[in-house]
Amino acid sequence: MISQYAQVIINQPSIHIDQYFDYKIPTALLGEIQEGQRVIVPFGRGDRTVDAFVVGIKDHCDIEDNKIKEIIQIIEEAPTLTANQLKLAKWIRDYYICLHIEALQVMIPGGMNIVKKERVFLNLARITEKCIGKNNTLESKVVQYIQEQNRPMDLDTIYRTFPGQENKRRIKKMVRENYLDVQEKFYMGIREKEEKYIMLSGKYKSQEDYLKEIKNTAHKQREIIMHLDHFPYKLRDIKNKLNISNSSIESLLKKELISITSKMVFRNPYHNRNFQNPRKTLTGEQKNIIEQFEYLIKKPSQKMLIHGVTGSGKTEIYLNMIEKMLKMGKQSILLVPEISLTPQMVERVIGRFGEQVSVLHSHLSHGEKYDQWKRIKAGKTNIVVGARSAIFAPLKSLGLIIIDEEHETSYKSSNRPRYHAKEVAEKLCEIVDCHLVLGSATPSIESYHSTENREYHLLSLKNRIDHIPMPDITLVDMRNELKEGNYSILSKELRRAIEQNLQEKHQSILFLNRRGYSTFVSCRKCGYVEKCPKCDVSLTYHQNNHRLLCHYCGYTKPTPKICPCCKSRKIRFFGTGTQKVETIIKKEFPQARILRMDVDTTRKKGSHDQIINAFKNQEADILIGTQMISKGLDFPRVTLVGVIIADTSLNLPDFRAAERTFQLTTQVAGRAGRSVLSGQVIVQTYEPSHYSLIHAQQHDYDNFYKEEINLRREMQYPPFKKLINIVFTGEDEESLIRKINTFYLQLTDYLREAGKGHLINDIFKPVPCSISKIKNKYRWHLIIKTNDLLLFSHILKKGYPKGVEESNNLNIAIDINPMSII
DNA sequence: AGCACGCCGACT
DNA sequence: GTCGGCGTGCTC
Repeated sequence: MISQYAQVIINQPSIHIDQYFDYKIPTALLGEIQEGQRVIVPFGRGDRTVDAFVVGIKDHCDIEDNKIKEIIQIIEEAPTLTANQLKLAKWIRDYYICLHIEALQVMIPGGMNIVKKERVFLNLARITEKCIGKNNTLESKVVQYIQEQNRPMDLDTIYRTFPGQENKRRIKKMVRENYLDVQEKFYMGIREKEEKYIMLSGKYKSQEDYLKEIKNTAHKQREIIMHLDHFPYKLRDIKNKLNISNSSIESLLKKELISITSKMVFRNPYHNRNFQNPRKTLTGEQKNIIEQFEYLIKKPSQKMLIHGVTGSGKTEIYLNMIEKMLKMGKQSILLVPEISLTPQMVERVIGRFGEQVSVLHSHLSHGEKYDQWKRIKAGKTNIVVGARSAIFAPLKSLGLIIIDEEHETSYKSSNRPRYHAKEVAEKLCEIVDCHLVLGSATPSIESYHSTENREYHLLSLKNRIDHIPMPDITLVDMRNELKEGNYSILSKELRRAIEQNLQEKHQSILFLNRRGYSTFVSCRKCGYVEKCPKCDVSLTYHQNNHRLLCHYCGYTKPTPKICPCCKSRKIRFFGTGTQKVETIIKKEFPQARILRMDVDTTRKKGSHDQIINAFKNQEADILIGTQMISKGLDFPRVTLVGVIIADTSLNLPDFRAAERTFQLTTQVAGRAGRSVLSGQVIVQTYEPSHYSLIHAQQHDYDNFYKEEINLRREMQYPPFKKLINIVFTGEDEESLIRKINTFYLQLTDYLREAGKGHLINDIFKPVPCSISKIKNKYRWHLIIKTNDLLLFSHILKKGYPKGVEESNNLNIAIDINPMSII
């Protein structure tokens, strides 16, 4: 009999144990252990039990026989992860430089982690023998406490009852010396939800016969029986209705008069919602794209980019593609930027495919997520709609991944692993041989570039549905307004347009990428600016509570009436946020009904939908909002979109600033004139000649792209070179600077020694981040701009440079292909 | 990370 | 001689 060994990854996120550990598969489990399963193994000197992922199985292992241990137990029969997912996890680990366990953990929904419960029992024989429990020591108190509770206690509860390091150590010692026995139990953090049902046991035929067995004084029991029947009712309903306790139920059970059964329930976030989305006739352009799609997917693993102007019917194309896949017996994943911002997409997919659709996103509870995941895993779903992490949905025969609004930054994770769903999707397509479709009205420069080098097929939709014309976009030079003595945030033109729209009873959207009232507060006399004491940003004035607020850490303080610096009364508010826009619009158009949508008005659950629905039902004339109103929303009666200041995103110190501005302007303009009513867009700016605005005005992606790609080539920014952003954060700025400089020097030294000296110029010297402090933590970064991403990630992965490690007061974030370098 | 081991000083 | 505090190093 040959032995088999399992390669496992211990579920403990630490760099020191980020490696494979080999365990012998015990004879009892031979043939049972599979890749992707979670198991329990003894680990470390004390053989403490931990859970681990089996990532490989082999017949031989190089570890000495006396060192090797055996797997204790399997947690779940069915492997949690598939072989393909394990492959993908390895790629994520290497590409994004994270721990192997982090790459595995990101593939399963939160709440599915394994929890270890340690139940404590008193070993009374040993306790009396050694006379513990008599004196007033901690040991005796613990014994007394457990005795008083009169039930097995969780070790954790005992630690919490007797807090402190010292106590913990002594309790551990009691366990080690067998005064306390510990029974370990592993279980999943989330369980299937069960609903209990109650019915008559079937012992008798008529209710009277049942009642004969119950004393006349047991009113509650009699009442219960009278409400029951020979088919099941929900126990919870009966309990609530009759206001009964468990004891009456228990006595009835004892007499075998009732029976209780339980049924697994599926926590469906979309239950009793009925969406309808009948199939639409395709336009010529749409048909053409579907035909190209059908042709292309005959070949292995094709990648396509649909560049379709806003309102050109990309969703209908996605639905058709998914349908084609279903006919071929293949499943699809449809990624959307953020479910809560694109409820219409989910409705349309469910409306078309109904029960076959699963929805996965971060607003689901752990239980809901787990149920959706299980349904997908069981093969009950053929379509998964979801945000970024839905790319890891465990579909068995994946044929197509669609990424809608592929340029959106929310596809990039800001936690480890800092993956981008598009890059993961590309890798996944390679692994499972499926197809990838990206869609956007404003494709990212990188994606569009890959259509030029034929990596992606470009599919274009140049016209809106029903040939609704693109809205007219006017750029208003706010410098002229100033010259003409108009100091208002509204230009004459925008004011006139709003007024006219109000008269015609059409709706308007006003967009501004800043929340709050004023963006900074300053003294006109001495120039003092109110800044956050914990962050390197100015405080925003909020009108509702008349306080200053930090948008990064939430710090807040009352607005000063006199300057804290020079004691003058010349404190003034500068800059404009959505609150100020709201106030001004209210003043200038008192008859208008106004809604405001930003982080401050959508904090409550459901308020998001509420605002959108109110506006859709024409309960308001004007919607004022930030980014969150710019995407995916379809309001047919909106004919005017006003951008209060387009320059906000333009002046960010980031190489993607122009791209962002073009995207944002185009997307927000796309909210106008989506029906027979034609639309008008007014963009206010201090820089009307900027190419991103000019091309947005002319709905001219191609020329924007040409101009932008030339700049990128000139500056050697992505896609021409890849970026790595390494951010050091910590409370002690001095040691932070010292460490990042050491890091830099070691990197350059390493390159020199490895004969790669010419790559030293790829590394920029460490500098403070644009926002140099957040929440009292200083931030410095080091940027690598290179053609040799693999070499650098290899160096960084090997833990090089050594000596600079994360600690309590130093955090190192390595971001491969960052979305922003601010 | 979490734990045992081992060295050292303090104290019964 | 024993206890426990903390630095070191290993975990299949």
